[in-house]
Amino acid sequence: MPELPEVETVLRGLAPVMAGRAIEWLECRRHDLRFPFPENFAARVRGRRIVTLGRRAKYLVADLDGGDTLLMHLGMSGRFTISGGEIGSYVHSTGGDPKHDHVVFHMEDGTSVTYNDPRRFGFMLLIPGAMFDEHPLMRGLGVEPLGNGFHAGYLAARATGRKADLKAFLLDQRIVAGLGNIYVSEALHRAGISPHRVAACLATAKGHPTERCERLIPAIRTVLEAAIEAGGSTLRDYKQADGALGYFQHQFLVYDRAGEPCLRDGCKGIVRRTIQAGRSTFHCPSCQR
DNA sequence: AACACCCCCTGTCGGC
DNA sequence: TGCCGACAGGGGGTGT
Repeated sequence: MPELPEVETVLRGLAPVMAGRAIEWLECRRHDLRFPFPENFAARVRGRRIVTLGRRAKYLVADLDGGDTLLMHLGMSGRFTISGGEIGSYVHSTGGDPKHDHVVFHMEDGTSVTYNDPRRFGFMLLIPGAMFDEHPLMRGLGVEPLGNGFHAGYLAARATGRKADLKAFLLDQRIVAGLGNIYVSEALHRAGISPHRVAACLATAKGHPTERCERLIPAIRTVLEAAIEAGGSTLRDYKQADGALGYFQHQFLVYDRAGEPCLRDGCKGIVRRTIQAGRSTFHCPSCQR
């Protein structure tokens, strides 16, 4: 379930049991996910305290005492479940087949946090202290879409001369870090811009923001904020209905709505599904220009 | 540099 | 009922 709002939701769920707490021991049940786990992963994490738990783009970032940083990515299907302890008794994530429970953090207070990931596109890495910003996965990341660095001037400057579709441009984590397939479609719909335009349409010949660009910024911000507010989106997980599941999927205006009416007030368009960069795009040809 | 593809992996769903 | 292809929230790697 992981674009920025989902990762942010996971972060907020995990912080109460992990931030400031020591990992008594780590149970690692296979040698790799998308990448091999760090060498001696369990031994290197055992007994370390998580000084801060944060998020960068779609990554969870756990700073451990002693300087190392544990970087975690959920891929497409990664999930955390809290169990045991006071909080675990009422906070749950989506669960999932136990055969895909790959990592368990046993916290000092008896709580355990289990990472489940059927497709194994997620990963965990340990980055030595002080190397974090220079790490190849972090170095090229673009600005946070909810941060101060994300504004029309920035986006226009990056879009200047770019011939890629707007959809692909916004999915590129080197430009904006955290958007994914759902929220790009939703944001472009809210801004009334076609995903098939070239990215350069965000900038004038002189590199200044166009009116479209000015509209896109708040559309991205508001859709992400609304999604975080709703606890993210939960797809294909309806079985385990419990308080921790997001419900933003009920507010989708275009995503996964091919053939259905556009939900913009007064628009009579029908949502279309197209393929861009090998992935589904949903948009309304009538009100997105 | 920028872009277009392909790939990783498992599960689910619709059509035949 | 069973089989098979298409598709699913991500992103790294390669070749042009």
